[in-house]
Amino acid sequence: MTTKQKISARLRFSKNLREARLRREWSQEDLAEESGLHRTYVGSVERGERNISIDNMECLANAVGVELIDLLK
Amino acid sequence: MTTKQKISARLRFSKNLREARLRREWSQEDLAEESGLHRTYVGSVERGERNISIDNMECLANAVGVELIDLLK
DNA sequence: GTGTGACTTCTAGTCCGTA
DNA sequence: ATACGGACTAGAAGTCACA
Repeated sequence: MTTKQKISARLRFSKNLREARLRREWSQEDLAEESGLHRTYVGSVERGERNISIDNMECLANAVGVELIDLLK
Repeated sequence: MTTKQKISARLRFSKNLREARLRREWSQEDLAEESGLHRTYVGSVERGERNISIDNMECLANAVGVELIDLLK
């Protein structure tokens, strides 16, 4: 089976999330509190290390006040 | 824990995925083979039952020939 | 304030079957 | 062709101590 697993979406998401957070001048800790997720988890997501699920993507998008779609561009 | 978990993105994705698949006149089995995921899993994703990860979202979007963003509208 | 490794818990994801 | 169930394995979720 040719599982040509791509992770470009993951990297785009992580990059855009960090940018959106910095635009708000929030620390990772701020975003963690706002989203209800853990500080170190948010950090690892921003570094593109985590294969995040759609529910948590939506959760972070809501927290940072950006449409989920825009975090994937 | 006030995890006001939203799952609207998940439901949009599942609906759009099914529509995109049917537009191609593919069975779930076809999509499963094309994406490298399991047949029963694709079915449960289309039913909105699964909290799918971003890598597999991208994988399915590629398989069905649609931009990931468009599956979230 | 952020990065990292290690860790446990929980669910994503597979595979078998039946309807 | 699809839904659904049970049992299983891989891997995401979530936390922590320390740098």
